[in-house]
Amino acid sequence: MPPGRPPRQVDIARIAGVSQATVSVVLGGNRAGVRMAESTRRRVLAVADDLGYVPHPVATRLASARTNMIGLYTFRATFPTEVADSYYPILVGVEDAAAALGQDLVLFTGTAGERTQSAAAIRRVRVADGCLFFGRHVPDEPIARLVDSRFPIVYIGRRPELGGRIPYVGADYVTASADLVARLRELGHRRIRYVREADDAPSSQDRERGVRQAGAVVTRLTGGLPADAVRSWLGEGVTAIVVEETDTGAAYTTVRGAIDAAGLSIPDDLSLAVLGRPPGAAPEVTGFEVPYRAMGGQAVRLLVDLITEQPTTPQHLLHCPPVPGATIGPAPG
Amino acid sequence: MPPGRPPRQVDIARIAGVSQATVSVVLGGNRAGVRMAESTRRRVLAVADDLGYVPHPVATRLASARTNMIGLYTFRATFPTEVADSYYPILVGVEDAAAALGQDLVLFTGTAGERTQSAAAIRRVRVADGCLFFGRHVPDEPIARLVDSRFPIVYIGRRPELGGRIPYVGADYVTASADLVARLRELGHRRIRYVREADDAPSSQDRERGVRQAGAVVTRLTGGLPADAVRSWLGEGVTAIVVEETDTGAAYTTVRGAIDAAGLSIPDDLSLAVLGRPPGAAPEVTGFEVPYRAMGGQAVRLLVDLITEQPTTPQHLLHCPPVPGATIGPAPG
DNA sequence: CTGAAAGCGCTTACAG
DNA sequence: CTGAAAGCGCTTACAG
Repeated sequence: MPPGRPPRQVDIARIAGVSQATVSVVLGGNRAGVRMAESTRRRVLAVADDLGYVPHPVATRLASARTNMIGLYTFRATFPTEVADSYYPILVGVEDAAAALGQDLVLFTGTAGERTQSAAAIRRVRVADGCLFFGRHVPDEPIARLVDSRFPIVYIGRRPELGGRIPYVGADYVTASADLVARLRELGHRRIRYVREADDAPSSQDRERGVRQAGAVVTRLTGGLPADAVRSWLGEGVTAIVVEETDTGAAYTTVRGAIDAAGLSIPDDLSLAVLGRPPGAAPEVTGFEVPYRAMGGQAVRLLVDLITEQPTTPQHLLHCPPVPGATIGPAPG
Repeated sequence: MPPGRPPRQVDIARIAGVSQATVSVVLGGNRAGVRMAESTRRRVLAVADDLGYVPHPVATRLASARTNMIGLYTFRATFPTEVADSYYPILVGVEDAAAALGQDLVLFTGTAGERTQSAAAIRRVRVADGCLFFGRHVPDEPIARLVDSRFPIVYIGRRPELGGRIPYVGADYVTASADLVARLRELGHRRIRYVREADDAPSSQDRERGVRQAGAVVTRLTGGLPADAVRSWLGEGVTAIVVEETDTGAAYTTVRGAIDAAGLSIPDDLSLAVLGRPPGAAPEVTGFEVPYRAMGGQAVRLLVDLITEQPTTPQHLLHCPPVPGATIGPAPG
C-alpha cells in the first residue's frame, strides 16, 4: 500500500471494475431489494479486504447512516471532583454497556458559557447518533431543539420538563425515601425531621415527596444549622433526622456537625439517616444505594433502542437498595 | 422556529439574500484574503444568531476542517478493572486537559477481534482530529497506517516501535528505577535482586534497564515463586528485593507471598521495594509514583500541538516522584 | 443485476 | 467584495 491516504470506495471500484455505488451496496451489507451477482460481491469484498478498507465514519454519518457513536454530555467540565461519587459509576456503567453494544462513547464537555454558547455546545452532540445527558438541571431551549428535531436523547435522572417528553433512566427516590422513613416508624419514631438543601431539582423533589408521604416534617436549609436548632427539635419530640443527599453532601455535613455540636450521640439520643450515600460514606451510615452504574447501563440501552427505533419504554425508575447501617435505632423512651 | 431540522447555511443565505458560500465565509471567521462588506457580515451574523445556527459538525469535518474531538483508544473494553489504577488517573488527566483546550473526547473501545477487525476498529479513530493510544503493546500495522497517513497520534507510555516515529508521553522508569536501587545501596545493600514478570513491554524494559544500571540481578518470573527460592537468595547474600509493577501487580503479590511463606520479616530480614505502586497500595510500600494524570494531560497537549501543527517535541518522559515508604531499611549485618 | 445521479452540509479555490 | 462550482466519502432512490 502506498503510504498516504487510506483506501476509499472509489479505489475498490476502480480495481474491481465496478461503480463506486456498487461498492457501497456490497459493503453496506446488501440493502433490501438490491441483489448482487455473487461473483461481483466476492470480487468487491476481496478487493476491499485486500486494501484494508474501512468506511470513513464521517462520510458515512453525513450520508445519513449511523456512526455507532453515542454521546455523554455533562454540563460542566467533566470529572468535576465534587460529583465524582455519582459521575464515575455512571461513566463505568455507560462505558460497559456502550462497549457491549459496539458503540463508541463521545464525552462532551459543557462550556460554562452564555446562552448561545451553551446552545452551540449542545448542538455538537449531533455528531453522535444519540446522546446521554446528566446534570441536575435542564437547559430547556437547546434540549427542546434536540427533542423537536427527533434527535435521540436520554437523560440520566428523572426529567419532568418539556411536558414529560424527555426520555430518562432515573432512580426511584420516592419509594426509597418513603421506605426509609417507614423503617424509622417501625422502630418507634413518631416525629421525624427531614432536612434538605435549598437547590431544587427532580431528585430533590422526589426525595421530599417520599419522606412527606411517610409523614416526615421538612426543613429547607438556607445557610448553616446551629446546634440549638437540633436541640429544639428534640424538645419538640423529634427522635430521628433524615437528610437529603446531593453531590455536595452539604446537608449531611451540616446536620452531622450540628448534632456533634449539640453533644448528642447517634443513635442513642437521635437516629440519623441519609437519602443516599454521603460522599466517602462509611457503611455504617443508614441510607440507600443509588444504582448509578445500572442507570448508566440502562440509559445506554434505552438510547440505542431509540436510535434503532425499537419499540421501548422511554422512562425508567430504578430501585435503590437500602443500606441498613448503624446510625438508626429504636426511638428513645 | 418550526420544529424539525436545525437551520443550515442555506437557510441563512436565503434569508440574508446572499449565497451559501458567503455565509460559510462569514461564519468561518473571515479566512485570510476574503473580505466582506461590513453590512453583509452583520446581516449574515444577525440572521445566524436569530435562527440559532450552529454548524453541523459532521459536515464541517467532512469538508476537512476540524471537529475539535480527540480520541482515546484503549485496546480492550474500556474501564477494565485490572488496569483501573492506571486508567482512571490517565482518563482524568486527559479529560481535564481536553476540556481546558475545548476538545471533546471520544472513547474508542477496542474490539478483541482478529487482525482485520482490529484494523477496522482502529481506523474509526479518524472521526477525531487525532487520537491518544494507551496499552502495553502496539498493533504495528494499523498504527503504521495512521502514522503514514499523517494522522496525529500520541501514545501514553514510551513507544520505540516504527523506528521511533511514534509520538508519546511516557514515564521515566529508567531513572526512577535506578534511583530506587541506588537508595538501597546507600542503605548498605550490596546484593539486590530484581523480580520481573514474563510479559515484555517498553515499560518493563525501562524498569529492567534502570535496575541493571544500578547493579541489581534480574530474575524473570514464569509461574510461581517458592519460598525456597527466596531463602536461597538470602543464602547468596541478597538483602533486598525489588519487584516490577504492572497493572496486574502479579510480581508484587507473588514475591510478597513467597516472603511471607518463608517466614521472613520486612524490612528487618529483607528490604522490599516496588517499581511503582502496588494496586491498592498502602503508603508504607517503598516505591515510586507513576504520574499517570500528568501523562494524560501532557499527551493531550502534545496531540493538540500536533493537530494544529505547532512546532513541538513529540516525545516526553515524565519524572516519577519517589515514595519513601517503610518496607526498606538498612542492610542486615 | 449494476450504473449514473443527486444529496448529506460544509469549505475552499477560483471567477467575476 | 460576492457568487458559482467542485469536492470531502459516503448512501439512497432511480434508471437501465
